[in-house]
Amino acid sequence: MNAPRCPPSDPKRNLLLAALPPAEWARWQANIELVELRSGQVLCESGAVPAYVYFPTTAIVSLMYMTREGASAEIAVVGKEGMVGVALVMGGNATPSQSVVHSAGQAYRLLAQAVKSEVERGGPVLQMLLRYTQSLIAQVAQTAACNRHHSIDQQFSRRLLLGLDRAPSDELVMTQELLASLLGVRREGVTAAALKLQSAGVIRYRRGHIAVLDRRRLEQHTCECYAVAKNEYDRLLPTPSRMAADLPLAA
Amino acid sequence: MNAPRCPPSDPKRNLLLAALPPAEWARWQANIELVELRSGQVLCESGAVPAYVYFPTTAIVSLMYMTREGASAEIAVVGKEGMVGVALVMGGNATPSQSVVHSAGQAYRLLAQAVKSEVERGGPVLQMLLRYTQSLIAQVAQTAACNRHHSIDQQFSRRLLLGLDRAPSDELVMTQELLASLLGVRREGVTAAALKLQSAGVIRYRRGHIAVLDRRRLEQHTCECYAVAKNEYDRLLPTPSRMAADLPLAA
DNA sequence: CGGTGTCTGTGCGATGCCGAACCCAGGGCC
DNA sequence: GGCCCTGGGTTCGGCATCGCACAGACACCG
Repeated sequence: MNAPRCPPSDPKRNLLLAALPPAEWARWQANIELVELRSGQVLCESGAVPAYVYFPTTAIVSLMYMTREGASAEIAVVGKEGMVGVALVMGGNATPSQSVVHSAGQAYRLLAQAVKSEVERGGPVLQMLLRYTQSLIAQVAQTAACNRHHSIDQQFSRRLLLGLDRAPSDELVMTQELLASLLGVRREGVTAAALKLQSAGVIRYRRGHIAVLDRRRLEQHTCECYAVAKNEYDRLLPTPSRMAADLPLAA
Repeated sequence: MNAPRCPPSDPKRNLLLAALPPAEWARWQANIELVELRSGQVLCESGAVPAYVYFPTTAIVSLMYMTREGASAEIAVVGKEGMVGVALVMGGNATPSQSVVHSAGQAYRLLAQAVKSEVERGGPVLQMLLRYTQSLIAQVAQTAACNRHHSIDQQFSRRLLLGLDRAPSDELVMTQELLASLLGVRREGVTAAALKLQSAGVIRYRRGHIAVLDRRRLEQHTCECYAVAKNEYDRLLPTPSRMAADLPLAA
């Protein structure tokens, strides 16, 4: 849509970093580091203690659960609105979920130790990270309810919207195969859902590229789960959300 | 099994309260209050700001999500191992989930304001509450994966174990109708699952009372979701768990 | 320019769960 | 003792999703 007014590598393209108070930001700036994330890269294995916390800007990361039988399920999506590694904030360090990059791009990262000392310090930074974590809980809980009650069609639409909110453009780079593993369903189910949306003129896709043509109609096709989780994020983190809307973050 | 060595109304029957350091406990003691919770009682509506945080001892509470169409899904269970109202700890106050008592009993409660000042104070209490919250996230995430991939039979077994861990005896007081609304499935599905377990001699039930005869075999019938979530709790909160195992908490 | 692998479309049968309806029996209440 | 209500068992058709197998099609690469 509109070209970003900040350079592609501006840390403030991550909404949490952008919302840091100036004093705190000055402290972080020295420790923060830009990294390029490849598609498929695993940021943290299930049960492992991550070395870094990641603040994506253009990359998109999935928090995944795997079952014993090898089936997978995405429990949350993290992009420019969030961070990967809340377990370090919460004090548990590890978590049973696995964090995987599914959309290549950039992220800023901070050493785990730096985050922990920031948490011990308390104050506005801790408050923000906790509020983000609460919004993440809401997203996970909504996923649980959605998995139980809604159709593949609805969940497919929901997942497109989640991706769209975190993607730099209207085009998502993901195959139906990938979407199936995220939703935890068969690829054929995704194909069927995609066909319906395409023939309705809502999306258009070919070989791993999905263009969203009519976002509003996409929102009509999905269940309320998308809106509930998004509203909760907006309620908890009003500042970054306002920034996302328009003003690209005066430095 | 073994009669509790502490009186029924001892606050230390809640494992989080029991794990409080003495200094912190002294501070809480003045503000904490014992309440009787009725079955069906709603502790906090979806989106509302709760007046209290609850630490159940014998009561058991469900965190529920409702869909627009009226379907329900339990996203987590809270009993003597936890607390109701983590949103106050996280700073968001409200949450989209609704907390409902499904097993009458006692709980201790603390005014929201008291909890918030405790959170601001930081230190070991905050750390413990955050760790509990992390274990809650794990439970919710596991529920999402379980909802996606596992059969009603497995989920039914899992839910019995979750109840059993929080119940004072080997008998759960819940109808199949209630279980169905918690699992978000039809009652007939629960009936079928219960029949199988009963004919296998694992449980015995009649009119709203379910006796677990063979816990070990019940664990074999369920998916790994139960163990993963429980291990995560034990890892994050080793002290109360050790207490739950044996020593009934010297005051 | 042809080969190869990835991505997408399709067609089965099998199955697990849903939706609705109905019946039976236990147990509390009058 | 008889009533009613709640909890539990059963049935049947229907739909969504699964599991598998295969065919076309585009894209990249040599």
